[in-house]
Amino acid sequence: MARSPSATSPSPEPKKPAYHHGDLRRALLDATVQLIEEQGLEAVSVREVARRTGVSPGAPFRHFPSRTALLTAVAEVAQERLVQAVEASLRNEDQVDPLLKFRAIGRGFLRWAFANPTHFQVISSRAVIEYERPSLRERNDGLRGTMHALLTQAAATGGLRPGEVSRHVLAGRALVYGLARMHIDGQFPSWGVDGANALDESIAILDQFIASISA
Amino acid sequence: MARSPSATSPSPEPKKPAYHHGDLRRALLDATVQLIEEQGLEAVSVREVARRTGVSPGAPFRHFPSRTALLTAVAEVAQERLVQAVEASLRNEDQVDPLLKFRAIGRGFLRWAFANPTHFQVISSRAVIEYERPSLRERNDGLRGTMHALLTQAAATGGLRPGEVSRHVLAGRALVYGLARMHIDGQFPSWGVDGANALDESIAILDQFIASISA
DNA sequence: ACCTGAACACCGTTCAAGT
DNA sequence: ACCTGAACACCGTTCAAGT
Repeated sequence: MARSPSATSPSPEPKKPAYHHGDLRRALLDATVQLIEEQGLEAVSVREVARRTGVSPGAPFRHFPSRTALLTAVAEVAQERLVQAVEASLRNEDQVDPLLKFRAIGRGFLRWAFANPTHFQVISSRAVIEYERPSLRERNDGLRGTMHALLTQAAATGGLRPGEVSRHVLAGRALVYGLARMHIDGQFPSWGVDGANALDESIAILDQFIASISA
Repeated sequence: MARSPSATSPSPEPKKPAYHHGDLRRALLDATVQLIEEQGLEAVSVREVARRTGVSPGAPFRHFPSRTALLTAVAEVAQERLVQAVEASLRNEDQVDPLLKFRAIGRGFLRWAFANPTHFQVISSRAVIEYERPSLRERNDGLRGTMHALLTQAAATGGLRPGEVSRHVLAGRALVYGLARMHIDGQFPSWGVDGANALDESIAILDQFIASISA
């Protein structure tokens, strides 16, 4: 299982530092993601990540002040991907009906969360993201603004049922968040939905919700 | 900090075992709940629980085979309380309209979850409840059946918007679950809702959802 | 029958010392 | 500037030995 990378380096010049070097930070991040994917969030230990990256137990602390900070960094990467997936889903919606665009956002969220359960778990596990990076904040606020604008537009053209627009927005968000969490918490089976159908069923539920708030 | 309980027992007969004795299991459960309430779920260690109960590090393992099993036991107690709170909320609803009864279930869920965030967190943290106790299963299924029956009744009397009843049920459940999780995950502030108003706002969102699915 | 206390193999984190 | 490796104070879990 153990390899000695120095066995095949005859040149005595600067050749020895082969891989633990330039971008240890990224290597640590990659190893963490892989470890989460293999064994789950709880299995992540700084020492194991260091081991997989081939560095000493203390090395990661040069790049992340704590285990939590390491996971926060992973969560930021994941959240960025989620937002991008949602934005892409919105762009790919060719309908102009604002409610259908709103639905495309929700569908994008659900698809990404179900396709990347471990990443979604990291994102939504509290106390892991403690300080909010402004860039992410901005992006998130942007998406929220888009959702609000879409429903406001729907309301203006008489396509939305009565009620506070911001509450409709939050209901939609809570609905998809709840569905995604129920999935990673393994709750669908006890609600009569086979795990394999969970995504399709969730999308159907979202669609029915959209239909419900349509005038 | 340390106490010696044997100092004040002159009788040589069965009097010495003063407190770590009869129901250590319950004492451990209580100490765990208290620890969670004080320091959060992550701070729970078997050793600390043992320390607080005044027993040796290995003692808890006579009653719970693992740390996870200990937390599972706590989760079961919490889930039982949640179900009871929801059932009480339903009983206290004096309206006969099935949709209002359905709403009372959701409100009961929200109120309990917001009033007992740490307990709710334990319940909804995956991999903590691994084996399902039949009694809880039954109760949960019972509640699900009640929700389904209420919406079926509403549909029969023409009070429900078109759509699959079971999907309306699941939407309602996912909505309140999502709202409760957003709360304990601290997400309301970034959605423009002050933490102090989170419960009232959540109830308002639920009410609006109920109104949306009303015919 | 139930608990103690030592033991084992881990962990997060720090910090001098090395290159 | 970045990493090593020893050290410290924890942890979950096991198990002989005590009562």
